[in-house]
Amino acid sequence: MEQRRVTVRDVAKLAGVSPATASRALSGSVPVSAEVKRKVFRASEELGWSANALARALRTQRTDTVGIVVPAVNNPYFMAVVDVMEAVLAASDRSLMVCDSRDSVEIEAHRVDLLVSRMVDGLVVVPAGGADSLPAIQRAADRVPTVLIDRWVEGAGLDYVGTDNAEGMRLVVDHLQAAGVRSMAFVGARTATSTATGRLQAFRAQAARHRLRVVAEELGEYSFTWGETAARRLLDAELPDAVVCSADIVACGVLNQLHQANVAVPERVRVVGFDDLPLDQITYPPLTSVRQAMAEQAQEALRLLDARAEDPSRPSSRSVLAPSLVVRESSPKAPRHG
Amino acid sequence: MEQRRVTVRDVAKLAGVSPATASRALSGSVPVSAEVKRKVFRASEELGWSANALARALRTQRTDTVGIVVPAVNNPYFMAVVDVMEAVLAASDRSLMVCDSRDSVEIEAHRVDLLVSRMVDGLVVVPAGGADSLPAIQRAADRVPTVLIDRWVEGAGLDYVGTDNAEGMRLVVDHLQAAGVRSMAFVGARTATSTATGRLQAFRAQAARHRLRVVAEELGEYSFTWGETAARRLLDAELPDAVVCSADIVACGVLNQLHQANVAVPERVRVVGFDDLPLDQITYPPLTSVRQAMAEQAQEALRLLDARAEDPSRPSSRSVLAPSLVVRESSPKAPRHG
DNA sequence: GTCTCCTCTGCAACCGTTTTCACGCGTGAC
DNA sequence: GTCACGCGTGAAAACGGTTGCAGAGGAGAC
Repeated sequence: MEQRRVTVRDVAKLAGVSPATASRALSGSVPVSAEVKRKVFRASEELGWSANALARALRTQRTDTVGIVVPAVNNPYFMAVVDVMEAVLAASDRSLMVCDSRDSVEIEAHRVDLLVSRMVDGLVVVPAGGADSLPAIQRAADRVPTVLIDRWVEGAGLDYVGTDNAEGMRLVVDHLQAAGVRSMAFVGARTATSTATGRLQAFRAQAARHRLRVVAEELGEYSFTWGETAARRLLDAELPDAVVCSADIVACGVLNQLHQANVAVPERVRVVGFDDLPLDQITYPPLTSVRQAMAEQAQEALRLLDARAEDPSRPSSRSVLAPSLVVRESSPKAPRHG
Repeated sequence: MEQRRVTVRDVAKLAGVSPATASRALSGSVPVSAEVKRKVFRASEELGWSANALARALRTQRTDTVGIVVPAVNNPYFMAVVDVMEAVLAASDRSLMVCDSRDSVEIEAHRVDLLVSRMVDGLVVVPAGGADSLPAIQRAADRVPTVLIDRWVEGAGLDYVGTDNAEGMRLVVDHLQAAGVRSMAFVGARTATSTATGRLQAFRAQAARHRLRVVAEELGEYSFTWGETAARRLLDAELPDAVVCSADIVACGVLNQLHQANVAVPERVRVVGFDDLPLDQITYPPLTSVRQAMAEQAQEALRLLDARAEDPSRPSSRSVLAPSLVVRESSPKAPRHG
């Protein structure tokens, strides 16, 4: 280990040309004679040269890398976001630098700064907080193309791509209503994220539209445990025909608690989640959920980054993609008393 | 957006000193007069300067970053590895660059090269393949400190840190035997990874030691679906007292299939997994599993990287950490016919 | 034969830091 | 008064690539 790195100068010397020519031959950006190209490649091969990405980036001012900051990589949902983003970038030979803000606005700010100082070509952020996430992100945004994903933050003139939560909730409630549900409970999170509030409000609107009774709105946090707790509360008070959850992880807790209380799902209560995690297929019973168009979101995020790189002064845009409902056994199509 | 980046020269000019002095004041590496330090900081503040990490790294030859390559970030187990590695690095103010090899040796090689060209200070790899993963990794290893984690590869003179699979399997079988189990089946993966083969062999050894009957060894892949398939096969043939799974995700499939076939777990069959994913607490019933010392592994991996950076010629070392058994309802302590 | 044009090559500067080296200056020892 | 020393500072080189510019040389037009 620890031999001196071999540089383009070494290659050039061995090939008997100038570093400039060697560089041109290797990158292929500018035509060089066949003879020279052959010699340079041979030399490069022989020495085992490979370009130093940092030096190159410093000179060219591009890293072919975008950065992403998510509140928690170990959250299956954000993990999916990262995964699909990576796949989309790989298609255009770019790579992804992943950072975790651990749900803290301060750490988030550090991570954003870090990525900017690393000269990423673009930045994708799922903001950990609401307005308090903004300063750091906006500061980054006037150095590098930046797009918010999943969570919207009020007042930012930032590009955004996310899911139409209202439409998702409409699909859920339409589905439940068609299945003969008369009363519902909502189990969600108290957090101030746009997704949490958006889903709650859409739920209320749809319940009202269909004149369905809402027996409870349980607001806590996005966790399995909270789902369990909320389910216990519902059991103690009044059990509705259906429980609508604002996230799958919460729905899992609800399912589990109902199961333990010997409440039949879906016969007695229907349960619906949101996000359509891989997890949903392995719950018992498998969970009906709202699927977001993940790949399309990633694609769109990248498109927005590239568009802004092209024209930094273009107006900010907000892309909202339609989700779809994935019906599984926890809330089948068939009417309740059918 | 897109103002010219502010450099240390700009700061220096504004503060009325040379770039060298500005750099020294800002980094604090070398004493400067209080007066100068004040002026430089004021100037830096005013201009909103922040160091370009690439330029710095190019000069100092350190990035304060380690790279990690895993076969699939969307696999909860590897995700946990990444997560804990990030946490450990953060403690010493370093960061992690994550790459996904998508279970392909070719992509893995690319990712490894990429990280090396980015001048990471260290490299952590969960090899996607067996011996065929080796060339790229070994090439990397003589440029930068490298450690394999989780999966061992024969013949590499590489540092390694992982879990004692034999000990884990001993815990499992001892536990089952103590609970009165007489016959077992093994559901695992056919892959040539050290973890897969290690667990299978340990299973056989432990079964022999306790003179327990092995009704079947079902080898497929690490997936939920495979767990379901294997369980169906067991149901069609002979159902043992316990099913030992080589990974939790497989155990989930088994549980699900047994549930659907109305086989009582743990009363009729006990099920045990391996890895102790967060997932295990939300299965029904919650899954008994072998917990690996993740945090300690990450810590140890980092220690090995640092040690090798210190002394590149030190002999390679192999750290194997003891796992522990987490007993849950899918396989309780109480004897079977108690 | 001269002029123009075109292709390929080399020199040197550049990206933004850090660091080596040398120097100026003040202090204290002798 | 000289010398050694320590401290803070600046000029310039370095990290490892790419690229603007200019020049060399050959081909083709007249």
